[in-house]
Amino acid sequence: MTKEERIELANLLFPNIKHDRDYYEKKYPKRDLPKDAMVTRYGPSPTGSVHLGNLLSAFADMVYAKQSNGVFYLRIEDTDQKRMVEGGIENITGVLKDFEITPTEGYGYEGEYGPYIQSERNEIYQTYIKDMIINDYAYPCFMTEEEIQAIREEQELNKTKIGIYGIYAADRDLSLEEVKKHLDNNEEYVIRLKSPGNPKNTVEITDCIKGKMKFPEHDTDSIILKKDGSPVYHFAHVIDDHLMHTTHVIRGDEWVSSVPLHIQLFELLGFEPVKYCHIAPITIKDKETGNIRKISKRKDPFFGVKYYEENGIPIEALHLYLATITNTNFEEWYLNNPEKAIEDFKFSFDKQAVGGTSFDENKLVNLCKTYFSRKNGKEVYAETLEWAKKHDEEYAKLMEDNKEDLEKFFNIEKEGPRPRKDISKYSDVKEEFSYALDELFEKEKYSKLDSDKDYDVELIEKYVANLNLDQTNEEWFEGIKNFSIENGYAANNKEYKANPDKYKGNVGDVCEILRVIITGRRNSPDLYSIMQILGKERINKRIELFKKIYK
RNA sequence: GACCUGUUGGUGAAGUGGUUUAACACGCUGCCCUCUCAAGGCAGUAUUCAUGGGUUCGAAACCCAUACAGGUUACCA
Repeated sequence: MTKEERIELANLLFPNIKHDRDYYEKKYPKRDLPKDAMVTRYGPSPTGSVHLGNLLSAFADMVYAKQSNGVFYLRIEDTDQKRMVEGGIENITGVLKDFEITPTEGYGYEGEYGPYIQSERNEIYQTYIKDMIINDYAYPCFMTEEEIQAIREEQELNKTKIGIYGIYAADRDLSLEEVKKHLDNNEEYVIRLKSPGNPKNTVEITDCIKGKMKFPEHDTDSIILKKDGSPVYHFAHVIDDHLMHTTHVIRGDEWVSSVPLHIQLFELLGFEPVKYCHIAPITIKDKETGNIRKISKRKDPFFGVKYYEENGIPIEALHLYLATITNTNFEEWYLNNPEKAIEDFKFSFDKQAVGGTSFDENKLVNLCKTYFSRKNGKEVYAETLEWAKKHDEEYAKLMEDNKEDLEKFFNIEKEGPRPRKDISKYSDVKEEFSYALDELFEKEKYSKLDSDKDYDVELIEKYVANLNLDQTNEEWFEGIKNFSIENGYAANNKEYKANPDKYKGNVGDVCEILRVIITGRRNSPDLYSIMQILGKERINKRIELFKKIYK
């Protein structure tokens, strides 16, 4: 076809496209940003629920944009209308909000580079396609699905590369007359790339995370515009990221093998290519097969994003975990800089794992514990209350009625250099501190007690009668030691072990009886702190309760 | 089949040719501290970096093969 014929063809195919490339290039000018600012984007497709992997890439997008004073925008990639899920878009924006991964621009946010939803951008895509046809970089293809299927089978048989390229690209050099004939027959068609590549040439790509990679040049006449007039991912990616001036495309590494196509499109369209950062998928070692596999929503509950909200895993703790996956040196930094926030850490692509990152539940739990250990009683109270309001109204009510007490309980052993590290999620708090609220404690009726020992209540009654709650911890312990000795218990374990027949037990045993009666369990945070908060009256009430149940 | 990528303890990993007898963290085990638990302290947990060759005075690091794993090869993203 001559250029004139191609122009005629382009107008025939896209009679409604009024603008040209220049119009859009001017409409979306270069962003006015500092020199090294990164422009990143999260481009989910509303085809299902959001999972941890999605969150991870969005988190990385956010973090890199933020620390370079750049832009992180949200773009909905809904070119496949068939796979759309109802409520999919709301789900995406909702999850981002819930997990505090906040775009600075994009769908549902402000921005000058929209529309940020691909289904509203067909006119733009088609403008560029039209231009490609004129430049002989694209052509309409009328092959039927059956024909393509047959080619595929033949290629599989011959063990050659699969796809429409070279001799298989039947419609590549159709004359204008032939195209018109197909069109007159009302045949459906797609637009394919007229790939100029030669697989004998290699292209070298430098990925920000994976480093240098070599590929044979892309030579397949890939479909770029589907028969319904919407673009295929690859094409939309190139157009959008150019027009929206993305600098770094951070995405899952299932895309690396498409990079040769993408850079070919960038070249053909005369765009400056983006930098690619392909992140490894989150994997897990399958317990049954022992193989490493991609994490799955069905098999791994923690992969679904709901898990975190329902179980009360703090958002910041999840951010912490995502940060440890994003940069392998983050964890050590965080441990060594207890007073710093995630924002203070300098993320870098070369500290990003190249291979698959395995999900480590233990590590998440530990991170959560560390997170809680760094929160004081007031903070734990406020955050837990907020969670409980959504997931356990009854507890929320109780919490509100006992604010001061709870803040004190949550603060026990929190202020020293080695803060308590026992809670890993909001949903733990209610059970862990059930002794803090009379209502819960009385309902519990010592059911948590995993011991069938006989506890000497009279001894405790005697002890509590003279209990002084205005002492220091050390004074208190001296006191209970003396009390123990007076009542036939050893002052410490060593003495007891030396002469087990001489004593009924040691101070530890006396404390255990006290602890059991007061908290309903054999393990608890510092006993004296608990007693001080409860006060004598409530302690006595608990002694009565214990007697009622066990006598 | 073809093309990419990866493979370091139970786990996440550091490591880019020479104080690496492999950092750090999680987990696990033991001991210590201690009124219990948590925390903390100490010690143990890979004589070896998937396997086999090669390059080198010297390799976990560089090269080649093999094995295994993951990804792509859609009018899905």
